[in-house]
Amino acid sequence: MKSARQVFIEFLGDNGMSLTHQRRVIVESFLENEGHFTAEQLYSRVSKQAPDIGQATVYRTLKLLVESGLADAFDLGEGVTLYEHHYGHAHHDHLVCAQCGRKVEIVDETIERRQAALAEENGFTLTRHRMVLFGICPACSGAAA
Amino acid sequence: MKSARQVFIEFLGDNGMSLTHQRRVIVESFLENEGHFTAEQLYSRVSKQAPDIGQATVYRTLKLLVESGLADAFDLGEGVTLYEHHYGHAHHDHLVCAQCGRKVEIVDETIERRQAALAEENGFTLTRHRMVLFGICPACSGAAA
DNA sequence: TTAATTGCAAATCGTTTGCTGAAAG
DNA sequence: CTTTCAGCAAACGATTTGCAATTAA
Repeated sequence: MKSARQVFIEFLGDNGMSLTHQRRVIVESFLENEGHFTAEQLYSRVSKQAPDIGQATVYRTLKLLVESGLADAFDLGEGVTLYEHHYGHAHHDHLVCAQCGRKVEIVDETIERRQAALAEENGFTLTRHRMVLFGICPACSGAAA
Repeated sequence: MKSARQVFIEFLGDNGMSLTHQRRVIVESFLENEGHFTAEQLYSRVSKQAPDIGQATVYRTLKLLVESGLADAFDLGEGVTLYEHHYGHAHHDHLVCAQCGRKVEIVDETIERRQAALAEENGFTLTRHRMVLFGICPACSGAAA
């Protein structure tokens, strides 16, 4: 399997784009941090290593990361978009603590199958889905609210 | 069962709010139109009947409609929030055509059960969930794209 | 070279808010 | 009367964009 860096570089090449210093820094920062984060968070991490990289560049590169398949964006609703590693990661949905924001990745074959069936029953060709479960995590429900 | 209007009026009363002319117009416009719509769409419908109602008032009233239980808001992602009738309507999720935007309401007991189970397996107390399936509807896939 | 890219600041877009005059109870 | 509203326009926050200067190839 190709390395993530390799994938990104090929993606750039295939699209006549260049590997700039900024993109290198941003991609490295992205690859170093697993987990879920916002564009702002990535920007602030990048800023520490390279203060002159502007946030527009971070946004632009984040888009390239998604297009190249390295990253995945998911909309939590209420204007919050989170990014996570995608390359080499299996599909999953999220369970989010409504109180502390903790995120757990979940997958359920039964649900996936029923989703496909529901779409089909309505004559739709399913292209993608978004499912987020909100609840209170053990830590938050244990602590006296 | 109380009428939707009754519910709204009681909601206002219980919260020391008044039933203004504007609120009356907006609620009526809301009740007349089933289906999914954005805040902007409601505003434009209201504007036709009462041009001097401002959009801030529509936004504010829409929020009251949700709080009172008459309306339900759901986030389609990409910054799109849709509203629909909620009072007297059962829970459902949505199947959306990625091409023409057509929306079909869906429910699946199996999925609902699995969602609860998944939350429980992780020690979470499920409070709500959001599920949207995107696909191509029969009309759109039939027509030569 | 020469097209691609950056940083900056200004522009979006949907939604919210502060303020002041105006209705509701 | 006294409180809650409405309208307006300015404020927002996340993201995008135009542009002139800068780099990659």
